Amino acid sequence: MKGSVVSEAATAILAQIADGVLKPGDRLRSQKLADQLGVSRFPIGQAMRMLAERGVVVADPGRGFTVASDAPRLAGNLDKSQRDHLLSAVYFQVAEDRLNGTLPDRVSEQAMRDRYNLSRGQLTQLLNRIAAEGWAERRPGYGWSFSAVLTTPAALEQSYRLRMAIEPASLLEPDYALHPDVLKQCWETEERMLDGEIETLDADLLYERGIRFHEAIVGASQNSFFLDALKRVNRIRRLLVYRSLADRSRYWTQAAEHLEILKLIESGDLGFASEKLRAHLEGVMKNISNVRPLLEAGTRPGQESRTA
Amino acid sequence: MKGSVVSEAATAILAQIADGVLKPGDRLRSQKLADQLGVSRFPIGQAMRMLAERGVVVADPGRGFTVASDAPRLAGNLDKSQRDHLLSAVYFQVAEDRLNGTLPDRVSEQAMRDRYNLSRGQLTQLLNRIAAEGWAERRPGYGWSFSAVLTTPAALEQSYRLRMAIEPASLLEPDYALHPDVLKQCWETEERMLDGEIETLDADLLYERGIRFHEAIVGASQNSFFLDALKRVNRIRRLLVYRSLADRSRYWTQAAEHLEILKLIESGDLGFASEKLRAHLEGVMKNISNVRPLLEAGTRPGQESRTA
DNA sequence: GAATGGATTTTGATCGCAAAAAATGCAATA
DNA sequence: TATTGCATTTTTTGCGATCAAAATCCATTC
Repeated sequence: MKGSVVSEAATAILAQIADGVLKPGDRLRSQKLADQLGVSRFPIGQAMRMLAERGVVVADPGRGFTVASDAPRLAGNLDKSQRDHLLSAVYFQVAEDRLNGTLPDRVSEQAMRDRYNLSRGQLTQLLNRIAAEGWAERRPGYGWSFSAVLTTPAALEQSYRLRMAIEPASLLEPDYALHPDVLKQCWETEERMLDGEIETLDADLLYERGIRFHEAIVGASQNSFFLDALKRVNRIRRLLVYRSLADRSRYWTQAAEHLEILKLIESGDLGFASEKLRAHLEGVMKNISNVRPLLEAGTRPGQESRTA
Repeated sequence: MKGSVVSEAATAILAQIADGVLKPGDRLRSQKLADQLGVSRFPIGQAMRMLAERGVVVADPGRGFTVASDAPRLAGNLDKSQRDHLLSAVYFQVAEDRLNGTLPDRVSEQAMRDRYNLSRGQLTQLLNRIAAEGWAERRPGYGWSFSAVLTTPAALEQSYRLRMAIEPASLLEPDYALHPDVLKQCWETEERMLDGEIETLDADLLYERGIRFHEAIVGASQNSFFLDALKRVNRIRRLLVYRSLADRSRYWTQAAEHLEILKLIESGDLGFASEKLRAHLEGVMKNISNVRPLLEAGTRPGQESRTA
């Protein structure tokens, strides 16, 4: 893994190929791509050279790079291999250990470093992230203490109640405006889900899709405080939900409801959309609550966690 | 300034003396104080020695320290001098510079270090804090970019609308329970305000009081997501409001409404309390909106900011 | 016997240098 | 003339050594 921007650029290019934005034979303009990603041309060039090695693009000395003929086939596979931000793995491990009760409430940095084999820099990054998400904080003096958020059984329901407070309200913001392109994209995603992706997609990706929908809806409120609050709760929620991800059946109802809400927004009936959204969230929450007793009954799935 | 725990301990002791919890002649048990603050006895001892030099406590070799006879008089003065967390000053300066438009949207870390004379560690601390609050983020590649939150004229109103979504909802949480002691303390604070503190108190402290009330109310929901979201928005709001702090008259109405809400909570009528709280927030927001045109008209108070 | 005062150990912060990564400028080229 | 390819410059990060601060332990004292 070279620099992070280089690999991000590579993933972005692959994504464009996979989505059909870039077709075989197209020339890759480094300046254009650089502008899109908000970086300079240099890492773009490196990324293209990297992709050339893997045969996704072909170098054409003096004229840059062009998309290879069998790129679309290759793009799909390579895309996934990029997803191992090594620090992220430790992050989920820590969350898991907290949920398990393996990791004590109070711990020194030294102990964390020994436990997870981290360098000082990595540890501070990790702890800063966790602190920013609100489930750990520095103690006066030494060490850190974890909050009870992750270990409280009711936490997941609580997160839904916050969402029920903010999401429907965001639709009633005075400047609410969902961009047609975004609406269209959301719509297509949901249709693809109903078209079969619900059964085939990776559980993580399925969760990601749900998040995206709700954040797109709230983002259109033009009020960044709403979006921030939602994003924040979602980050923590991700640590809580995965046990119930196995149940895919609920996604069918969900996708249908999502489409209904989009339709209402498109028609401009935001008040009704807001009510629907609230009902939708309430339904999902009830669904979760029903599963909860099972989850708490000690039938922990063990260690075949997401980090495996 | 010694270690931060030492000075914090000193401030805590001074506060206890000022509040009358500790009276002249009382012995200071180091273990007890250490437990209260969640630290070891060592920094407590250092703090006491520090206070002994200033004559607030007297050393009694072999038997520790006792509170000096004229301690209450001294405590009030010394308490204030502690309030210059140097990093905090820079933080407000940065916010001010953003509001002014002095600080560009895009800036490198190097430039920040030069501009504010910070060490590497200090700068990362500062930027992490700002990033956590959501008004700046790393750019891909180098440097940071500030979001428009602080410079958007409507931001303050937007923050109120988020509060209107979450605060009233928090009162309707199933496990809502405001501890009688907290209620009593809130009540007394508001009465003291009406008793004259509105006119005499420092503007910062006045703002702090308002925050405390609302966070106490929401905190009683037993749902940390609600409290987190509120705290977060309040931290940013602090950067936005101070221009309108000058107008003290609105605090009279506010305090009265606060008392009314407390009364409703005490009587157990949470539904009504929730409605009152919503109305209260709406009133405050309207009040702010009326002042806004004045603030935007270019009558900036200049640089006699809070960091002075 | 409980609490203190100080010595020892552990923990975390700071500083400087070296290396990596990205941005920028410039000549070459289709 | 727009675009690429490469060299140079700037910015940031990583790591090790050094230093300060806080926790812990133990002898001492009232």
